Amino acid sequence: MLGDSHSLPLLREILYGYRRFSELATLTGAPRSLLTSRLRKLESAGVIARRRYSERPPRDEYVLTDAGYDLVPVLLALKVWGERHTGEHHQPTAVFRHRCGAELHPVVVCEACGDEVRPGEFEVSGGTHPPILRP
Amino acid sequence: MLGDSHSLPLLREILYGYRRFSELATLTGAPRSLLTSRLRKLESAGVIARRRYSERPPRDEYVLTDAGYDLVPVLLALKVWGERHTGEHHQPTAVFRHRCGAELHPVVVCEACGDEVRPGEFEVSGGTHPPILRP
DNA sequence: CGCAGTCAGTCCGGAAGTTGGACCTACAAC
DNA sequence: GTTGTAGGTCCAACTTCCGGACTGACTGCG
Repeated sequence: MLGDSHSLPLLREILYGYRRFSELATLTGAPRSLLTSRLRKLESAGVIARRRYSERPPRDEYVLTDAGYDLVPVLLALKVWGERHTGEHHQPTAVFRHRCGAELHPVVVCEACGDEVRPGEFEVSGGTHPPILRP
Repeated sequence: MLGDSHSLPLLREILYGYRRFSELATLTGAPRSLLTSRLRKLESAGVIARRRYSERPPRDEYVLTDAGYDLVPVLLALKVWGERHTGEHHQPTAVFRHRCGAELHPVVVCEACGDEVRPGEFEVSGGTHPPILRP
């Protein structure tokens, strides 16, 4: 779902609160035809919803569903990675503010012990790997 | 970097510990030619490294770099999402065990207050959005 | 030695996905 | 009635992807 070109940037912009077709077109740089098909695909995947906000003229907007909001940890983790590992500090990045009042710096922790999950501090086992089937 | 087809599954398998070309080929299902170019791309992005483990015959293996391990939170967050939101419980998924002994259930928390970051409990501001430039 | 098998690829032609520009419908403003 | 905006669709070029065949450098077996 996220492995398609433009899907990740598209979701990011929607998370940032942009919800209009033409905003998303210019922000992502995706051709409008592709944007249409990505929006439809994400909609049928259940992560965004299309809402008609004007009947006449007919106007639609796109917002995250609850399942879409659940992708926030993924996007935040990716944001953290990007800021740490790419020299391209893409302009003033968005600032996330948590309800606690502080600027939101997301950290991935182990639920059991509460410690941050760092490289090498965990083991992967099992990992039976389904062959990937594409329809 | 992750928006290319097969990149995410590929990184997952490498995280699971598979490091040989032909393993990765069958696990991801990607054609070998594509796999080659993805591995090269990820290598030049600095998330994986190619190591020669045999001179004769020449054999290479692929492992995560430190920057690659820093992607673990992203992959873990995605794993959590997938398990919660897709009916396809893809066979026995891999089990991650944290050094604390418990099975690793990753949670994204706010660094300041330590609370889990949930939908609607934060605000995005700023979000100046560079137009995406593709070379 | 000769033959089979494995590993890490490359090569190639057809299929699929992407791109940007033109075009369309439905309005609103002047 | 002309211009502008929003949300698209259509299409022909272009790029990527696919899967199967092929290669080179070995190892193992009898």
